[in-house]
Amino acid sequence: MNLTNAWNILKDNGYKETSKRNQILELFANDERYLTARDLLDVMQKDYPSMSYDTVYRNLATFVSLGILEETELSGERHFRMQCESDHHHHHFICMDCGKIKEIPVCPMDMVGAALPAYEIANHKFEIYGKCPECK
Amino acid sequence: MNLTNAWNILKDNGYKETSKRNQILELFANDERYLTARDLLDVMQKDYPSMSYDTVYRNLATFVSLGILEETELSGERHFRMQCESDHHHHHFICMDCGKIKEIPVCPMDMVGAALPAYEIANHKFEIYGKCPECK
DNA sequence: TTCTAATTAATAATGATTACGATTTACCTT
DNA sequence: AAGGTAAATCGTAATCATTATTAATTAGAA
Repeated sequence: MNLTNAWNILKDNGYKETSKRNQILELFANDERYLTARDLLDVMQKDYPSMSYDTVYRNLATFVSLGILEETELSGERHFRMQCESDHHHHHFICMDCGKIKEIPVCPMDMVGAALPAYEIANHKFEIYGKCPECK
Repeated sequence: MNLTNAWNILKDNGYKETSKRNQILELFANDERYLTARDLLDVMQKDYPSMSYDTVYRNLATFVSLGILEETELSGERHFRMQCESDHHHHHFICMDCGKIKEIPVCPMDMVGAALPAYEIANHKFEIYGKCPECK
């Protein structure tokens, strides 16, 4: 996902182009790590000192609902990052030191679906945590 | 994990036997679902109206650190349940309706470890969410 | 029974997230 | 280009889960 794609999606869904929105998206486009709402606000307030949490959270929710950002829970806090480009379903290794992620091309559901015949599977979560080669 | 096991672990680690602790453990022993701190407090306060959050959270932390309870994050809240009896590593299907869980005997890490040679893997999370046969 | 450290109660503080009325802004229409 | 309108934002307060603090209580040992 890049800036152009993101704006196309936003425009298609009737969202207006604002400088705040654009800067939030730029931050995500230039950072492969997961960021918290506070991370965002801290950076944004350098350019927009009056930026409020409401704006941050509202836009994060919008972006996630449109598939522009993806979200996960790390140590009790919601973290966000740009949705991956990959067209195939995949999961993530997350470095607990630098926060960088690596795509894991396999999905355990391939094996598991058959083991739960009578169950209705809505979604699943698979994440690996540790240290990337650079941080090790 | 049952009450007797739990108390053995607690005693071995020098924790005292209190009626609150016992009732918390009884609640978990009789409920296979994941419970929040608030769930616990609501039930406990029927017998101990003055029960405080401090007591709930402190004991939950103790139980988790001793391996008596296991913990997961569901829709932004910490949830707890009795540690499974199973001696082999496994994961869970969680019913989003009734909260019941089912053990999934396979672990995706078997396949994945080799795909991340230079990475130091600390831990992982794999959970499946949906509806169990009864709730479907 | 008495003593002492562990445990708990009562309450306040913290931190993340959500909510809301007032104001401002993007952008459509004229 | 000016005006209108709904969306977006600000400023701030409320809410919710969780953690911290201090004083009082209690379990278990001496």
